[in-house]
Amino acid sequence: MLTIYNTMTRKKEVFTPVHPPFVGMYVCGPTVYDDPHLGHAKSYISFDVIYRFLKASGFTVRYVQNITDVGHLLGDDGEGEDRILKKARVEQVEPVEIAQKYERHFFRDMDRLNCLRPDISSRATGHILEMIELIKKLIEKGNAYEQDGNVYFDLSTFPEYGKLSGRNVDDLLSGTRVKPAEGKRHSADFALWKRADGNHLMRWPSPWGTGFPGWHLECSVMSMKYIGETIDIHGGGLDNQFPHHECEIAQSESVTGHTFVNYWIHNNMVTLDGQKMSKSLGNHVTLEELFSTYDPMTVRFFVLQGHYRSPQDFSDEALSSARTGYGRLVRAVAKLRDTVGEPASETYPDRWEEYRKRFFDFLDDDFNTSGGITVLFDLVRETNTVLAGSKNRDDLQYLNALFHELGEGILGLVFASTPEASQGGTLTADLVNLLVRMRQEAKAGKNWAEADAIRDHLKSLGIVLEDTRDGTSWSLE
RNA sequence: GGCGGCGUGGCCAAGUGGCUAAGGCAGAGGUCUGCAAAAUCUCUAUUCAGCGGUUCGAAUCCGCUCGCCGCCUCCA
Repeated sequence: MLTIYNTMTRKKEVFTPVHPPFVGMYVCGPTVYDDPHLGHAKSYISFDVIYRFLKASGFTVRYVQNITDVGHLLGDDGEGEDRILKKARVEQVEPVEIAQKYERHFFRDMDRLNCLRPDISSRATGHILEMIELIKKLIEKGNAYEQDGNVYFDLSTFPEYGKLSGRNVDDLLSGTRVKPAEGKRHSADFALWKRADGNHLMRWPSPWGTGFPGWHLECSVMSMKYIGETIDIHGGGLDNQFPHHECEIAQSESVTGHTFVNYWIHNNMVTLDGQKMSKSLGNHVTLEELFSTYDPMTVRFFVLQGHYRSPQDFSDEALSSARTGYGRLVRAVAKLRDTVGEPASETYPDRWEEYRKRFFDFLDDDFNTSGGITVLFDLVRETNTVLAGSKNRDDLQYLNALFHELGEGILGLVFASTPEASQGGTLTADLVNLLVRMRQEAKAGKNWAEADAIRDHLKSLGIVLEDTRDGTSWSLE
């Protein structure tokens, strides 16, 4: 039975969707104004496994993720600038070019991390009409007010504001040492619609004049449009808990009159060498940069060795030990597949079913991927033992199927490499095989110096030879 | 200042009331091997930041202290 830690109640709860077996899951997506970084990796890998595991548990899941291509201001005083606009000005291009460029980069990097694409990736700019409709309803209901072409949500109409993040709306309302920005009744009131001044490039007509939507509207609108008024799971980074998700709750529940989200899931943050990663500290690392040193699967494995709700520190030491550990996993599966080929069925005799059950028990407990990985390593040991001993074909096929179902299917790791990739093309393969044969002759003649020299030379080229009872095998490092 | 979280072996990291505190990396030793590599076996925390308390029993619950981190402005 799946239990999920619900940020709203601060407890693990048994997961029950509104309309089983259907599950609606909405996850806050990226603002596409810059390259994806380490934080995106942790967040979207975490939710990818949640998505995969829900499906593996028999649910029919609709996974919706937004692409924020408008609407995030830098300042709070109404004078702030949209990040995308700022970037567009710097790069001297249309805002939509910025959004689309970084959206492509986002998907490119997520694909490398083997994150499944959401069922719906919806862009904020494609839902301006729905946002305007929502604002109209909020005004009708008295939850929002217009002021000079701006529309604000009136926080005093939603006393529950703060229930997700443990904040008190009275404190927020009374914290008025800061003078409310132009036309706001309370400084904590947040914008639903902003007037577009002269040079603002992204603008749409509305009943309140030309403008653009506020920060938090898109998630309310798109989750309700594609999932429903009460969605099962809403996810995002912990940093979105306040104010973003509080505002979503206020808007949505004020309009519908019932619970917006049943299970709130927040992933914790990432640090780099123990420090917050930020551009101003100069320690900002994009995924593209990270992938030049660490394979995307190493990164994915590393992230899954931790828990989504724990903070995670990216350091060279941690990443490279993850690489070594993951290598052991990959080698075992590669040897397995050299022997048995494609995975068989996914029903297992008791001996192997036990591993599957243990894996599911771990993931059922608030997606304990770290525990799941220990099961994989137990299977590695079994695999190597069987390969070195009985070579029982049935067992090998069950092991192969388990790696496929649990490791690849649910954790989203990639074990298989094509022969071309692992052997660097046929010419390379032919040449190496030639050298291996020459070395065999040297070994047969007990010419150890020659044999070792060939091995050492190949090693320096990144080709590793291993002598086994069945002959010599080789692989690229 | 307000809100929230974390502190487990050399490093990373599960475990959140009760069998001998998972697993990965690193390290030591053994087996295998012409030697290596790989694999495998054994060993490496009487102890879970510290101090009190609750309990028959706590790493796990409560309080305090120390240290670290996040959010409170856009951020996954």
